[in-house]
Order: sequence, then structure tokens, then C-alpha cells
Amino acid sequence: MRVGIKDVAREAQVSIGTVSKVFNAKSSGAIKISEQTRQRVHEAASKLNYTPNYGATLLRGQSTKTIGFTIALPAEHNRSFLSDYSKRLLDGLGDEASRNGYQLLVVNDKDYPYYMDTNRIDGLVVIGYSLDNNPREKEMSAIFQRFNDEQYPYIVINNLFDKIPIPQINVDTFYGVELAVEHILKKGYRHVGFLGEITPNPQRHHTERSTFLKDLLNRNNLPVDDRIFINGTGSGIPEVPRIAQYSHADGYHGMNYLHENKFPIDCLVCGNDTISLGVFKYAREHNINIPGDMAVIGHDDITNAEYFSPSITTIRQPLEDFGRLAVNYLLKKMRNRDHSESFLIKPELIERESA
Amino acid sequence: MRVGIKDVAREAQVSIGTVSKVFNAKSSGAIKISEQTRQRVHEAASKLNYTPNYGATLLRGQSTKTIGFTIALPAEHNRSFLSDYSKRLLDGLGDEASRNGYQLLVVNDKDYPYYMDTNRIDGLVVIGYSLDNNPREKEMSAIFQRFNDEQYPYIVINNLFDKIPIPQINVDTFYGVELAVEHILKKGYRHVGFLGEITPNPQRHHTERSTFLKDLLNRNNLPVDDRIFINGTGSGIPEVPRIAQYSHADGYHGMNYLHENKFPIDCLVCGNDTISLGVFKYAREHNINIPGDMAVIGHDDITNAEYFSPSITTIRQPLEDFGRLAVNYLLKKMRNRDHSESFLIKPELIERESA
DNA sequence: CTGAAAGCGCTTACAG
DNA sequence: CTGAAAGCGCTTACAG
Repeated sequence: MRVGIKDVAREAQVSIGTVSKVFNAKSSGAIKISEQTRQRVHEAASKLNYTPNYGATLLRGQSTKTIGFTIALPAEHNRSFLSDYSKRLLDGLGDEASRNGYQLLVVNDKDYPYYMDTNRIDGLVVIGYSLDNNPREKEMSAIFQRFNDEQYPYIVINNLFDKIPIPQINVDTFYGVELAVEHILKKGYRHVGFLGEITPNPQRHHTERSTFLKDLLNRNNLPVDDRIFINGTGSGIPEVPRIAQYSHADGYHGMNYLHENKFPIDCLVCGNDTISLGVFKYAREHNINIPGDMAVIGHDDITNAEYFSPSITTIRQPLEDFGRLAVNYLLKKMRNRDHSESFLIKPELIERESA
Repeated sequence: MRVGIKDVAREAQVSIGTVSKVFNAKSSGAIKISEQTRQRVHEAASKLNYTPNYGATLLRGQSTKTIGFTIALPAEHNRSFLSDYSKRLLDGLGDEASRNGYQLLVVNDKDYPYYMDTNRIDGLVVIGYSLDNNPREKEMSAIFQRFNDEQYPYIVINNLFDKIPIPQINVDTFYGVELAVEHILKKGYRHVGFLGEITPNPQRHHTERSTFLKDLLNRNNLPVDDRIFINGTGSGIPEVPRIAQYSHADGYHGMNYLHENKFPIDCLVCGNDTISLGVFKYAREHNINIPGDMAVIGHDDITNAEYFSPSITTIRQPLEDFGRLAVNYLLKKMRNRDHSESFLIKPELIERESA
């Protein structure tokens, strides 16, 4: 038999209402309980090893001490449940949640409004949704609008969206490209290209990285050759099917395209590090030396980035910090529903061997 | 206002008991409901968009449609929440759980008995616990014994334990080493060493790999030099502190030790792939060519294993399958509490560049 | 400061 | 086959 509130009440010789009040002192604010009673209840509870019944607590609308996160990606063709990218994010989330006594629930795509409405989770972290340029944009916008109206604690990571105000954590993409260009100038590279996602709808960050890079090259009087800025399909580049290993293939096929067309490139900026890995593979197979023949700058700093050969020079996103920040924001929001905030995080250049 | 069972009852012109029965037809077995009533209720429910209240359902002891998993590692010094290894496992778990309409809850270390007892989760997957050679062995043994008595659905992945019968999924370690030795013979390597975990209590799989390797080398008339079988601390090898990046350091420091002592080695088998990466790094820094000067065979086949340089020849564990298998076992166990099962999965040699 | 009682939204014997 | 009612374990006005 599980011990319930009644057992504690009997043991402490008080009513169950009193036991409940003792345990909810903080939340109910100015509830008055005599010090003596409080002690007796606590003693009884710990003697009996009492913990409140989760179902009953939920039914009465209390906190679940659970934070949900969704990591579904918008496209169905991605079979991988956890990308390298989300892994780092989750490290931070899990770490900070558990430090604060919270559990993490994996919430399936589309279920999250239900989970919020039913108080099954206290807060929600949204990861990996492309909000922009998404066929479901209207639908999502409506959901977030409602979340705002209800003052739900939620936060979106790394998916810019500006149609309605939503609390979000984003990397400062422009600053990242500035770091890359600074490094390019320092190293003296002149023929700079970009290789992002070879899909009909590349993520916004990839698109921005490409655009910002062109701008900054221009501004620094470096040549800009549109033919070596690859992001999305079209211009003779087929779409790359994504089978489980998200985006190595983009790097491999994109590099193949660039190489076969003999475009002169001495530095290739990649939309993320996984794309760089595909480039590395192609380069090895075709005796292209990196960085000797062509330098590569990645984005993100994925797990093991320093152990590849060459180790990846990259614009690091402090993703673990994103996760921790998300949890802390949620906690703050739970305490103060009026509060709302967004964060723009500066990335960092990690210079290694590839550029 | 959330729509509840009452609303559906009113809409369908039946009692709430009937609504409940319609929705629990399968579980309650032989409950009889007229086809007409069933239809009316379903229509009303879908018209009102009814979903049962989770808290109430829980309070009444129904399924939570949630599977928990723990990924805590026994040692506190590991700060990484998700290793490469668990990431692959989680891919499979998440995939199969969601296909079956289940949620995944991250359960903190030590909380899992409570979660089981309170029905907060329907089943539990235990990952990354070293059950053997663990200071908490007695405690855990008692917990699992109770789980058995209660016929709880749980399963332990990749941690051999034979003190009491527990349902588990393990890789066939011996078969894996056989594959490695077969490859070694084929390639003609003669001076074979082993590099596992440089900690006071190496995981059982590492220890077994080392032992089995010696046995099989012996049996095949290859020399066995105990000095180049490294697993655990001692014999002049300091303990490697583990900071976040689990076990690259073992490879790096272990290789350093082997190299400085000038032991002749033409093939090094590593306890896992992450250790191999540390070896690669050391080798690059000291101009040791892999596989030219020394071949390396890893274990696991971590994410991106084919993108390292050299790409890793490794004994692949089908970890995603482990995850899927775990979910399916749990589902079966839920339907039939008497059922219990363990699985021994054969690994596979993936030949790449490193050996 | 403490207690008695209503009620959260369900499920399940129990009648009929 | 269907309904009325008890009860799961809590919290929270409401009295006192």
C-alpha cells in the first residue's frame, strides 16, 4: 500500500487539510501554520516516506515538475530523432532541469498544445521547428498566439520568427558571419563560397548565413561569385534525399557539384559542421587537401568537432548554454507570468585546422 | 473550459459511465455496449474534441502512455548528459515509442522506483548503469528484485548482471571479439594490444573485450603481451579525469603511455570508438600513421564514425535496434505480465580505413 | 491557526 | 446493455 495524505494526517494527529497546507506553504503564500504543527507533519511524512500522489496533484491543477521539449523537424523525410545539434541542446536542458528538480518529457510533434492545456507539463521548449517558410506557418502562429494569450511558459530555440512576438533564444547569425569574414581576411582567402542545405526550403539560418556572407565580402572588397553560393536546390543542383544522417549528403553532393564545375574556391563556408563532414569526405576521395587546396569553415561546433581530420574550424554555438538558459527562462516565467524575454547569443570562432 | 466526460455524456445523451466504458472497451475486456450507443458517443466526443483528463486517468490507475528511461551513469564525474552512445540508443527508443503512441520521460537517477510505483510511467528502460562492480550493487539488486516481484515492465540495456534474473538486452561481446580477431588474422596483424577505460572500475564490456581478446589471440597462436593490454588504472597509468567528453581522454593518454614505452603494436583494439578518437588525435600529433604504422579497431560505431579520418573500422552495435527492441519488449510485457525475456544481439564488423 | 466538506474528472463494482 | 453512486488522493474556499 502506498502511503497517502491520510496516513500522514493520522500519524501527525491533524486533518488531511492541514497536511496539505504544510506541503503547499510556499505556493499558497500567506497560509498560517503553527511551527509546532508544521514540524509534527514533516516528521510524520518523512517517517512514513510520504510523497504526494502525482495523479491527484495533477487533477487538482498543481505543478507537474515537468518540462516538455519537442524536437520534431518539419520535414517527414528526416528519420533521425536526435541530431548532433539537438544532442548538445539536450545536454544543457537535462542538466539544468535536473538541477532544479524538474523532469524532461519528450513531446511528440503536434501534441504540445494539448500538453500545455492539460497542465501535463509546466513549460515547453521548442527545438528544431522551422517556423519561417513552413507550410504550417499559419497554424503554428495561431498556436503561439494562444500560448501568449494564456501566458504559458514556453520558449523557441533557434528559429527566428517575427510575425508575432514569441520568446526565443537565437544565435546572433550576423555576428557569426562577421567572425568568419574576419578570419577569412586574416588568412587572406579571396575566393569564398557557401554551401548550405540542398533542399527546396533551407532553414532560415542557412539562408541568412549565405546572404550576410555575400554582404560582408562585398563590403570588404572581396569578389562575390554567385555560382559558388549554394543554398537550396535549383541551378542544376538536384535535391539531396535525407536518409537518417542529416546533411552529410549536402556537403558531399554540393562539393561534388562545385568540384566538377571547376569553380575556383579557396575557402568554403558551410551552413553547419555536418555539411563540412560531407565536404571532407568528398575531398579525401578526390585528393583535395583541406585547408591546403581549400579551407573550410563550419557552423555549430558539433560533438567531436576537434577529432575530425582536419579538425573543424567553426563558428561555435554555445548550445548547452541555450538549453540551460531555456530552463531558467521557463522557471522565471512560472514565477511571474507577466514576464517575457528573448535572447540573442553571440557565437564564437573556434580556430582549428580546417581554415 | 476544457471539455470533460460530462460534456460528452450530455451531447450523446448517455451517462458518464457509459462514455467511460466506450473509451475503455479494449482494456475492460468483455464490456458490452450497443453499437448504436458506441457510435453516438464517438460522434459526440469527436465533435467536442474530447480527450480524457490525464490527471484523473492517472488517479484512477490507468496507463500513462509513457515510457521512462534513465541514462545516468554511475560515476558523478561524468557531466555529459547524453553520450554518443546513448544518443543512438535514444534514436531507436524515441522512434519506436512514438510509432506506438507512447511518450518518453527522462527519469532522474534514483527516482525510477518511485516512478514505477506511482504508475507515472508504464515501463522503464535502464541505460548506462554499470550494475556489476558498482558500489551500489546491493541496492540496485534489491530494486530489481522488487520490480520482478511486482512484474513491472522494465529492461536493462547493455549491462550484464547475473546475480538475479533481469530482463536485458546485451551485445554479444564474445562474438564481437571473434569478428575482430578474424579481421586481425585476415590482415595479418601480429602484435595486438587493447585499450579500454583508464579508470579504477572499467565497465564490464571493456573488461570482457580485453579478456576475450587475449583468449582468442592465444588460441590462434598470436603473441599476447600483457603490457599492451590496458584496461583500468595501475601499472604506471594514472587515472584519467573525465570532463564532459567521455573517454577521448582514455585514448589519448593510453596511447601516450604505449608510445612512450615503445611497445611494438601493429593493431590496437579499443574498448569503444570514442577511445579510438583519442588515439587518432595522439597519432596525428606524433606522426603515427593509422593504419600504416598501427591499425585501430573500435567498438560501437558511433555517429559519424565513417567521417573521421581515418574512418573507423569497428565492431558495430545496432544500438537503434536495441532501443526499438526495448520498447517492443515493454509493450509485450504490459499485455502479458508473466512474460519475461532477454536478448543477446550479435554485433557486426564494419570495415573502414583504420584497420 | 485548524478542520470539515466539496469537488477535481474519471473508472468500476453493483443493480437492474 | 445502461445508469447511479462510490471513491481514487488531493486542494481550497469556508467556518470557526
